[in-house]
Amino acid sequence: MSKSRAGVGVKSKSYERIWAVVRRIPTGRVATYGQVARVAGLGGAARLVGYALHALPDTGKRVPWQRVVNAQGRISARGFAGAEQVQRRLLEREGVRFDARERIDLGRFGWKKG
DNA sequence: GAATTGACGCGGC
DNA sequence: GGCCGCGCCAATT
Repeated sequence: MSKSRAGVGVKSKSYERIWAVVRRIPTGRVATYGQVARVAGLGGAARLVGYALHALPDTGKRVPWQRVVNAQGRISARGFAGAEQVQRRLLEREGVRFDARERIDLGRFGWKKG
């Protein structure tokens, strides 16, 4: 495969891949958009992850989008104020700790392969 | 079909 | 530590 970018040749399957990866995130752990994009095979299309989650359909797949945060370990806004607070609360309920700046220690709660 | 937008990441200053 | 510019793919206008 000469193509370094796995995203080349892929179709609308990208969304399903993203959701599949997000669902793989274990409880009490969080993953960054870039990490999800990479594992999903989108390379560095971190924006796609955010866009896919934003367009998260009501398929009832129960995708734990709350475990997906940006590289700063922060919760991204989605135009709906309050939702961020809900997301933070969900993560705290899973054991994820936030600091005074609403940031998560990716070094501890960051999703790793092992 | 081109331009714009969209829940971002990283390198550089 | 923060701000700026570029890159990434897909959907919408």
